[in-house]
Amino acid sequence: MIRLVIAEDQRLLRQSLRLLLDREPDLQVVGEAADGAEAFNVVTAVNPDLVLMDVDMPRLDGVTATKLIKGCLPEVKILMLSVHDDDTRIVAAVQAGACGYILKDADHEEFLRIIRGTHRGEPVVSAFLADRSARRAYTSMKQGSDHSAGGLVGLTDREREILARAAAGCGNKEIADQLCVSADTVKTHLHHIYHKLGVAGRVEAVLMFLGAK
Amino acid sequence: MIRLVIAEDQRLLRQSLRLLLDREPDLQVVGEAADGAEAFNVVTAVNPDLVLMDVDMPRLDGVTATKLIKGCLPEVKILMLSVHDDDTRIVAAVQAGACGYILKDADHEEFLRIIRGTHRGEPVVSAFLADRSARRAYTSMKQGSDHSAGGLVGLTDREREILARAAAGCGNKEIADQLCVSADTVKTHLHHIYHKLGVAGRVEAVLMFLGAK
DNA sequence: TTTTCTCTCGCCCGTTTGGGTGATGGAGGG
DNA sequence: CCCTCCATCACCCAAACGGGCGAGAGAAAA
Repeated sequence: MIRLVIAEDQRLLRQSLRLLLDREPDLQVVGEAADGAEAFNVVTAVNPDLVLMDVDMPRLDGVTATKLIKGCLPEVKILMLSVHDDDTRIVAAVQAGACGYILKDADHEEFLRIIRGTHRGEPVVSAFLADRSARRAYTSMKQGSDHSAGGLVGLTDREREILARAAAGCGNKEIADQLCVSADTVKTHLHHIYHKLGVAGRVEAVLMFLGAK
Repeated sequence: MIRLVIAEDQRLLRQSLRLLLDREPDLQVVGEAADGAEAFNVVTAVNPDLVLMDVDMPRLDGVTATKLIKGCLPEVKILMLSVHDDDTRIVAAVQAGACGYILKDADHEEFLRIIRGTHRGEPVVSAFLADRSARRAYTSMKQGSDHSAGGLVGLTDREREILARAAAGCGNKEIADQLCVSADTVKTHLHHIYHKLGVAGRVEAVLMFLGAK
């Protein structure tokens, strides 16, 4: 059973997708989100196997949401949804940790095939390789999955998890509740994070987290 | 006289560029920066006509730095420097407000030609149009320069200016000093910004600023 | 075993931020 | 002239944040 979260701002498409997916016996939609911030909250709450993430969403775009989620839950597979097959944000999303993408005008069978394939760990290619720059991003993705690397080397998993939540706009108390620890613990972790990153405060650390290539 | 700032982390290249540019009678290098954060500080301090911004820099990447700078000083022209002509970050940079780009292996004459052309307001194309997705990004750039639009509609210029500095990691006091106003004024502006954007606090506002498409 | 690392938690204190309210002066439009 | 918008500043108060300190439990490595 594949547990899914749908992050898509267009209500009609989102609900249609839910219908389509819930019809399949091996698929189960366990959450929906209408923007990137909500997607982050829902995904970190229900910890699904796979996320369908629209690239283009209000408040927080799909690429940034992907970064945040992968910072917390590296195991979650994320498939981007996009209208254009040459949407450069798809490449950015892959660099941020997305596993592949689905075109919004894709066929139903193609759609389900990609979801199941991604869940099995198969990389999604198709027209993805048509674009030269995309191919480069793809190959660099296959070897060295250093999504959480970059300027973030030296941080422990726990620290990355906390930084990702801070980058999502959460306050210390909020983070503490989500991780079921005390607010003081969160403060201590952030304290260490600032030292390791060599930054002055919260916003700078968030910048580094989001900008880490 | 074109007043330039060079933002490039490789010291050798940065200083070579300075030599090359200062040799020209109509060009004047008025500042250098070794990373994105420094670039932001230098540019907002000296207010140059044009910025040469490396895409790939530590601490804060060129694309984000471009966003921050354009948020404060929309008039500044920014030329991206990149190694690869299919660097997808160039497209992101253009969407963030960059005027064009120069390849690092470009010819000296080509280099100067692009700088002067950009300063005159000519859009830089060249191999830029080779890529299909890039062309799309380019055309969408020509019409509707909504760099500061997106989720930021409704903010005044002053508010955008302050938000950009907050997004750069500055504290309220720091912002106040930079803009020569009181810290209370900065607080009031941020207060309005939070209301207009419908966010809870600083980090969320910064997210919206950086993510605004 | 001892050391080290990580995560956890608590306390102190001062600074910063956020929220609310109110007020002034200037620019601009009706 | 009046009204609105904008930027500016002030004051209050509660909450959050940052820095520094110490310390225990557990796991892993030396």
